[in-house]
Amino acid sequence: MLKLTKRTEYGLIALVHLADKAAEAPAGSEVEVVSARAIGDQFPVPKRLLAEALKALQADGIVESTRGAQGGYRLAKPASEISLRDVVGALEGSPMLTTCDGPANGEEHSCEMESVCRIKSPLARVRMGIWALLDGVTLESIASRSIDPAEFVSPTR
Amino acid sequence: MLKLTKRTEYGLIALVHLADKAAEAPAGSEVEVVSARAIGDQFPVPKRLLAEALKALQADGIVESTRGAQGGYRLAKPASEISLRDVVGALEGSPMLTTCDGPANGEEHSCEMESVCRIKSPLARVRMGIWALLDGVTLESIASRSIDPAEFVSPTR
DNA sequence: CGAAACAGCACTAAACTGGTGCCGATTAAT
DNA sequence: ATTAATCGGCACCAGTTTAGTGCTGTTTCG
Repeated sequence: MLKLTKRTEYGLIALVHLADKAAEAPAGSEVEVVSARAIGDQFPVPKRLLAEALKALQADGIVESTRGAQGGYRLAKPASEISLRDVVGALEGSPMLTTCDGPANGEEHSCEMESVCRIKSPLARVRMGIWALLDGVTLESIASRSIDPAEFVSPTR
Repeated sequence: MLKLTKRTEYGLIALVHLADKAAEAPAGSEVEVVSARAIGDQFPVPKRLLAEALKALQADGIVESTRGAQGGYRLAKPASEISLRDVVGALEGSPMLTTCDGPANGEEHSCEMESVCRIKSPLARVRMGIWALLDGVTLESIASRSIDPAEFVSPTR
């Protein structure tokens, strides 16, 4: 299925919120951290899963966390430098389109059909196209209400 | 998960094979049908699932079938007029990216957050981008060994 | 008629998803 | 120092999806 998981959905919601916080902070000042609870209180989503998503985002260096009371999360990078590709990669891994569409690197698992298989390479290209698409959408562009349609012109050159 | 199912994988393999048959047929002549068994014999895939995929493709008018002995399948349209979007749509439906990313049409299920949700519209755009990407890849381009990289420039205008 | 081949339904086992529980580690505030 | 807030990690459960198979019916060629 060409579908994103709830984890990703919740993670994105949280990230947009954090991007807002970062944007409204006075220039040069430290951005305040926001707790998972605080974010969860603002949206009708299972707070626990939202927290899970934030943990995953932290593990991938997309947000940074402060532990302890008054702790919380904030973006680890400017929103303009966080792409949907990063987010999706952190929250659902970097799956192939099919088991056949393996990594370009040699061996690993690769397809048992190898020589017979004609769809591997085309699918690999499609996968790269999708990632390039996701790569072109930044958190900043999602957070800002007005979206520049130009982002959706594929950057595959 | 941003992944295609096996059904789709097998369907694609079958379609490439059928596209080959169509291509090698003398111009103007009827294209011979190929049975699911015959296709399955050439690839190390569960023949039954491959047959399932072909049935689904038939239901969606992508291939046409001849029943009875000596029956089989052939492309219902020229390979150049069958896009990956058609194929994926036939074999996995047309899912949204998230439950939030609903159809543009009013109501249906739409998201419970509605007003609060900031990611719906951006995700809808991404979804359209992906479909546009798939739309730009034809079965013909997959079947032919040399692939024109230009197909991967998004057709979103 | 009989065999080949598509068509439809139903079923199982494994994997994945959504969601939750529990507890430990860390830190600010009192 | 104690407490409470908060992140972090592990593990669990139920529902859905996916992969794969079985069976039966129907159509058509020979």
